[in-house]
Amino acid sequence: MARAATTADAFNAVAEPRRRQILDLLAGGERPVNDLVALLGLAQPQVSKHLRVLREVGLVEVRGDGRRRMYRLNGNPLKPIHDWVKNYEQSWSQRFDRLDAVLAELSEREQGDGGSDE
Amino acid sequence: MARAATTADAFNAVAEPRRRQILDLLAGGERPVNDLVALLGLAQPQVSKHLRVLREVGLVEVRGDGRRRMYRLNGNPLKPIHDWVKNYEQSWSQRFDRLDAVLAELSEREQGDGGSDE
DNA sequence: TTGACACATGCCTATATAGGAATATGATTT
DNA sequence: AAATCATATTCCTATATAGGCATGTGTCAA
Repeated sequence: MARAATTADAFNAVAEPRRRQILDLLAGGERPVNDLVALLGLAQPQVSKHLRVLREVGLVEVRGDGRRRMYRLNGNPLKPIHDWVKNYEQSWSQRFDRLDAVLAELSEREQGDGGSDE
Repeated sequence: MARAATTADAFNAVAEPRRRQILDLLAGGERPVNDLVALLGLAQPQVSKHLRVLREVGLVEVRGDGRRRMYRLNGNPLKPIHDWVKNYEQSWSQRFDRLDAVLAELSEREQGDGGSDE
């Protein structure tokens, strides 16, 4: 098999940096495609293609406005990503990988006397 | 161009569900490959390949233990993902996407009166 | 040193990209 | 109706997968 489709889920969709950029821009509010083209410095077709992917996973919604199409962020599909990754937050916010060592040291000191700082 | 390599960054590496599973298992502590093979129900070569990808982006570290290789989680490369996605948390924890619509409706009613339904 | 065990790597294939260029669709203005 | 603007879609190509399978490499035991 090949890799899962970019439209398989939000994980795959936002693996592409340009698509994250697009979402970041849309976080500031609704925008027409041309705005994004200018801000990203990409060719218009590529932007439309990225928007299609984002739309297929539900990360953006469209609204017609005259000849323009206004794109709007919908962050909900990002929730699974947040839910998954937040369980690893301790891995970097604290040195839990050091915790074992620290605990071992502590219990050793308790045996004799105690002094713990860090 | 094709898609970015799975080893390009953590975003691409964890887009694959099996690799997230592996990390979830390693979150419980160091494990040899065969453990993962049994727990995942995958063929051993595939597990080794996934581990290689995870290792190349720094999400796991290896340690030789006799004939076994003990794999250990390193969550640090996940931080960029967390940092990025947490900015969107409001998108689902509150219905900010509806707020504009509600506000617009309110100001319309204030102007005169209005019956707007969709 | 031969064998067994644990793991990594190589080879093969179908598949889905991302980008570039050209063109199609749709709405608006004149 | 024709021209124009805004956006979407199609065609093209190189590339990197993920999985299945076979085989290589390293370590320990007898």
